[in-house]
Amino acid sequence: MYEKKIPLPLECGLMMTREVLGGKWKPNLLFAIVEGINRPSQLQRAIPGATKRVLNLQLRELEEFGVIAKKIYPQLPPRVEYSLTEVGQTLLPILLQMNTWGEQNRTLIETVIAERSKR
Amino acid sequence: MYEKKIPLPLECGLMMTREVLGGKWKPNLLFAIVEGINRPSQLQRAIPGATKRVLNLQLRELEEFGVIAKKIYPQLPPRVEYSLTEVGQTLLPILLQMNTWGEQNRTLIETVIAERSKR
DNA sequence: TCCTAGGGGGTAAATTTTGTCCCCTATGGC
DNA sequence: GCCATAGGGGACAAAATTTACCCCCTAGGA
Repeated sequence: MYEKKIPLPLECGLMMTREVLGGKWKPNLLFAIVEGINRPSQLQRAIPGATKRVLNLQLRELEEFGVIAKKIYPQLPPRVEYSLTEVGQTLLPILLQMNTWGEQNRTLIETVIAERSKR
Repeated sequence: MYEKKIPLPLECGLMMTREVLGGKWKPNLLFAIVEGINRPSQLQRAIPGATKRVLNLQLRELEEFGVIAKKIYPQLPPRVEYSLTEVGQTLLPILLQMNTWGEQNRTLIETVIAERSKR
């Protein structure tokens, strides 16, 4: 894990949540897990933009924060399944709202990004 | 502005919202603006962890996405006021939920961060 | 003249996050 | 032996972001 050198300003709840959901793929991971895509190889296929390396790192962080639980079946070949914990469940409303907001403002955002890349 | 080299995967709404709210201080800026702390110098005082440089950069991005509006009063010394646009208002529920969630899970998160820094 | 408030910005460094590449265990099929 | 799947991980490089450190402007007051 990377050791932070700048202490986090965590007075406010926003920063807390940012700390948990901050990774690039974490929201998607949580979303996927809720939908039943809960094994590492499935997640890799479901989120093709990310390397398994990064997904593993982010999954581990989510696990550290107690947002997801990892169940390892002692088999060969190994089988691993993630699931949302109770705490993780409480994040769902936020994720759903974020998803909805993003969809509703898709046109706006894509336009801005397109403009930006022109310069 | 920084020019991204890796294209953003924006299929899903989550990524869109991430793009808008992604900056380290953006949620705090929006929160502060809603509370009436809407002039650059006030914001700098309200968010002491960030340089005015960074705040300016992030404010500009928020403005680009049409989330806040910048009003410049043609005076000397100059006076600038930010306000949420209608689109920006629609982000408030998300921010409030994030804030609430963070507060409710403060103990958990602080514990995890403390553990992490021990290693 | 110097300091303050109020606004802004450029450049380079530091920090943090992602990505690339390679390797390991074990089983089973060809 | 070679490939595939299922899981894992480390070293290092690159990209992205944030910060540090300077600088600019105007006007007013001591």
